[in-house]
Amino acid sequence: MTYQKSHIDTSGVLSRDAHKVIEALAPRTRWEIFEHVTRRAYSVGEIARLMPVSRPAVSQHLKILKDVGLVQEEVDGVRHIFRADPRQLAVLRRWLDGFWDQALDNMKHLMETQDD
Amino acid sequence: MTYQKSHIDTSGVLSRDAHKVIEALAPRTRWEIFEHVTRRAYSVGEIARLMPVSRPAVSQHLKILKDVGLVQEEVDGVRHIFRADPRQLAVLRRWLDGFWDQALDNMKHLMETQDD
DNA sequence: TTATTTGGTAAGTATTGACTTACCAAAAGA
DNA sequence: TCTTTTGGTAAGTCAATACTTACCAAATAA
Repeated sequence: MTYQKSHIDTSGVLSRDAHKVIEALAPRTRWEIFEHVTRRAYSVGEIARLMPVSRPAVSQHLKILKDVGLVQEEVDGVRHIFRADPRQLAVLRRWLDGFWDQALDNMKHLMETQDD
Repeated sequence: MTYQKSHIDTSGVLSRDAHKVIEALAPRTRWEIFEHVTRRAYSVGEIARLMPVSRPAVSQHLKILKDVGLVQEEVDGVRHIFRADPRQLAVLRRWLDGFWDQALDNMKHLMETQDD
C-alpha cells in the first residue's frame, strides 16, 4: 500500500474505462441495439428488421459495441451472431461503487438540506 | 402481480431514466465536470478555471446535469454552488442490477465459449 | 454453376450539439 | 453611487457522427 489516502481509482483507468462504456451506450439506437442483444443472441439482419434503421447502421453500431467489449461476436457461416457481454458492465458497476464513497459528504449535505 | 414472468422493468421507466443519465455523462467535458463536483462543491467559475473551456460552456453543462438530476444547485448570493447528487446514479445502479438477471444466459454461454 | 442470403465497408450527407463571443442582470464592495 | 464579481442566456459556428445508398465478398441453396 503505497498510496496516501485514496484506495479509490478516480481519474484513473477505471474512470476512463467506465466513460468509454458510457460513450458507447449514449446514442439511442445503439442503446436499443444493446438492449436487444441483452435479451438473447441476434444476427445483424434480425436486429435491423426490428428497428427503423438500415442494416449497415446496425452493423456499424455493433462494431462499436464490440470494440468497447460490450458485445461479443460469433460467426456461424454467413450469419454473425451477437450477444451482450456483461463483463464490461461490471466495469461500470465498479465505478459506481467507488463513487458512493467519494460522494458521501455531498450526499450527507443533500440529505440535510432537503429530504427526498 | 399482474405480470406474467418478468418482474424486471426492461424497456420501461428504469431503462429510459438510466439512458438519460448515460446521455448526460457521455460528453467528455461534462463527464469531467461531474467528477469535479463529486469530490466537493464548486462554483461555476471555479470549475471553469480548472478546465480548458469557457465559463458559459461550464454553465450550460451544469444546467444539463441538473436537469437530469445528477447535480444540485445552491444559490449563495451571486455564487451558484453545485454538488453531485448520487441519487440519480442509484438509478443507473438499479438498471445494472436488473441487467445481470436478464443477461445470465448470455453470460453462461460466454463463460463456456472462452474463459477469461 | 448460378442465384440468394448475409453482412461488412466506403463514401457522402445532414443533423446534432459542444463550443465560442457578446450581452445583460444581480449581488457585493469601493 | 459606481465598479467589480459572478453567472445565466442568446446567437452563431464548427466539428463529430449517426445515417443513407452503393458496392463487394463469402457462404449456402438451387
